[in-house]
Amino acid sequence: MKNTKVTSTFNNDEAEALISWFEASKRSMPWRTTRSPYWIWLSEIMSQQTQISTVIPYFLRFIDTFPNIQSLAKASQDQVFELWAGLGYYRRARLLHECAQLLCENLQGRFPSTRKELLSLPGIGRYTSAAIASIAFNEFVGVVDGNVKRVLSRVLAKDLGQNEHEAWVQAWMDRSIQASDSPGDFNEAFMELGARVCTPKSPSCSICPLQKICSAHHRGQTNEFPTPRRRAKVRELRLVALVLENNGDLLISREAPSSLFAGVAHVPLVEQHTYSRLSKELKWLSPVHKNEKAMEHELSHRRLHVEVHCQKILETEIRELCTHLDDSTLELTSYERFQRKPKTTLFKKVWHLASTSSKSKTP
DNA sequence: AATACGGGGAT
DNA sequence: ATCCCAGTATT
Repeated sequence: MKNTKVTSTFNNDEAEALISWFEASKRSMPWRTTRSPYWIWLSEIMSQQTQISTVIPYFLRFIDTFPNIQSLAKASQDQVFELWAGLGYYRRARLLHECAQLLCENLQGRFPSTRKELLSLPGIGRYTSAAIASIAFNEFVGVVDGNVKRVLSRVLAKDLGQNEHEAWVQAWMDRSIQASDSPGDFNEAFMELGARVCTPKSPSCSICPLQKICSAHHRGQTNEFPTPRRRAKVRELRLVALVLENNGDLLISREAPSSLFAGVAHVPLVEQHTYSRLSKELKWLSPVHKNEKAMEHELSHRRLHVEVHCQKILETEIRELCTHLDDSTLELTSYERFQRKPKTTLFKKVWHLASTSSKSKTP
């Protein structure tokens, strides 16, 4: 009789057990020393689809450079991208910057305090709005992230991994969070449990504060929940990276095929068929030859085959290239300057390959 | 309801 | 290798 009861929602004892565990064993995170909406917001955006250990160094550099939302709003997009380079999902950085500017122009740099209002801001969706509202503003609204779905799937022995269960999980969390005194702690505790105890593989059920009420554990079925979601198919993309040098300067661009890298500076990247057309239209551009340096780069949804083409180029040729590529973002930057900047991981690999050529003269 | 969008940690 | 991470915006 107690079984069906505990599955419908958390009672005070269960919420208490979870939060006590959390208080005793939570990891230290820079943003856990504050309830500043700015800090919480930044940490949540950076943490989207990104493990906490990866986020921390980026967060510290960011907060050091932009200690408040006004300084972020005033920064150039380039400065923001530089601090984001390497973290991935670069659209997050653009939307973060837009959001900062929007709040500074319209609301004196203040965050709205309700989930509903937060949800309307750029880059802030269902999860992030609930996280900020609960942690920074004490609103009793549950978060639904990958951890919550996994933990709850196991506790209820119910398949909750699919998209259509999102609303159901949200409702369960919104109900259960009422059993807690602190919605922010409740949400963080749930996620922390998923990250540290109720892990995707080999969960540590023996130390789990929810062991007693966990249906999957009782049935010995922790590995059956949640059922894996189907994976995006990985498509191939064949690219040529143009490492073009003029008088010691390097040609860079902010465009890339398939909205890759969301405007972060790169050497020009063009699809192979585009390059073939280009090398016919532009006599000075040599065709890709067999022994061109090549590399591979994996994204979650793409396998990139990249040939790295190094060549010296004249200024008149750069103007031709702009026209034929229809790329108005091309510009020359000194090697010195660019070498030191943070780069996307793909760019680091391209750069390394270009620099270590036996015949190339680029350092 | 699907798909696009990075990069890396963990096993 | 494979899975998946404190998801969001856009088809």
